[in-house]
Amino acid sequence: MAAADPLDRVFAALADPLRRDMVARLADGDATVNELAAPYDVTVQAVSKHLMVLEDAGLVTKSRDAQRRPVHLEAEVFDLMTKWIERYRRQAEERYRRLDDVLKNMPDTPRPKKGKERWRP
Amino acid sequence: MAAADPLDRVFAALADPLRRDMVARLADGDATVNELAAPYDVTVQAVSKHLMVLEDAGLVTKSRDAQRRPVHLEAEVFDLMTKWIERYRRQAEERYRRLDDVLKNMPDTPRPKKGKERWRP
DNA sequence: TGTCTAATCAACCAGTCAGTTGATTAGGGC
DNA sequence: GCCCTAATCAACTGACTGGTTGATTAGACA
Repeated sequence: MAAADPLDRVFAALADPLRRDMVARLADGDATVNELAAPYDVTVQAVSKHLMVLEDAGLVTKSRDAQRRPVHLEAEVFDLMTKWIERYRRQAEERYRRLDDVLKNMPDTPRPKKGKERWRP
Repeated sequence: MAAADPLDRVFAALADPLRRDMVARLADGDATVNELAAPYDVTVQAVSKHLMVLEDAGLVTKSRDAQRRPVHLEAEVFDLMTKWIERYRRQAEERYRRLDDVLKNMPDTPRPKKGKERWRP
C-alpha cells in the first residue's frame, strides 16, 4: 500500500461511524480494547482492527498495563484537518466577498483562469 | 444502500487526495468537469465519478450552462465536520486539563505516560 | 440537417476494506 | 508448573471503490 498522506488516513479513519463513536468515547477517557468493544455488536477482533486504523492515522496511541493496552486519544491530529478545512473555507468565503463587490460595481464578470499543470495522484 | 450519516460521506469524500485537490481548486472559483479533469492523469469519467461523491456529500453543486455543468463549492458543509471535531477535541483537552490539576495537587504522582508511536511504514 | 463537444451511463476489473472464525502470544493469579 | 484473560495474528469472505473502455444523451453551431 502506498504511503498515504496523513490527511488521507485521518479523514478515512473518521469516515466510519463506529470509529467516530470510539473517538467520541475516548474523549471521555482512556479505555481498553475490550471496554471499547463491549457496546458494539461486532467481535473484539473487528474493534482491534478499527483501532489500528485510528492508530495509523495518529488519532490514538496505546500504552501497556500488563496484558491490557489502554487506548488514549491524541487530539492534536485534529488540527491537521481543521487547518485544511479552514484554509479552503476561508478562501471560498473570501472569493464570494470579492465577487459580491465586483458584481456590485460591474455588470460584467471576468472568467476564472483554469489550472494547466499535470498532477499525479 | 442505507442512507449513511452525512458525516460519513463528508469525511469519506475528503479522504481521497484527488478529491481534496479538486475542492482546493474549486475554492478558487467554479469550474466545469473537463476543466477539473485537465490536470489529472485519469479519464474525465473518473473525475465525473469523484464529483458525484463530492456532490453526495453536499460539498459541491452543479448548475447548467448549455452542455456545460459548472461545479460550485458549497463551503457550509465544512461546518458539520469542524463542529464534530471541535466538540471532541475540546472535550479531550478539558479532560486533560482537569487531570493535570489533579496530578498537580497530588504529591509524588508520576506524570501520565505516553504510549509508543506505532506508525506502520 | 449533420457534426462536434460536454458530460453521463453501463459494464467490467483489480484492489482494498469490514467483518468473520480460529489459532497464537503475553501476562497475571493460583 | 497450569489455567484464565487481553489482545493480536492469520486466513478467508462479501461488499465497496477507483479505475478503465465503450455507448449514449444533450446542446451549440456550421
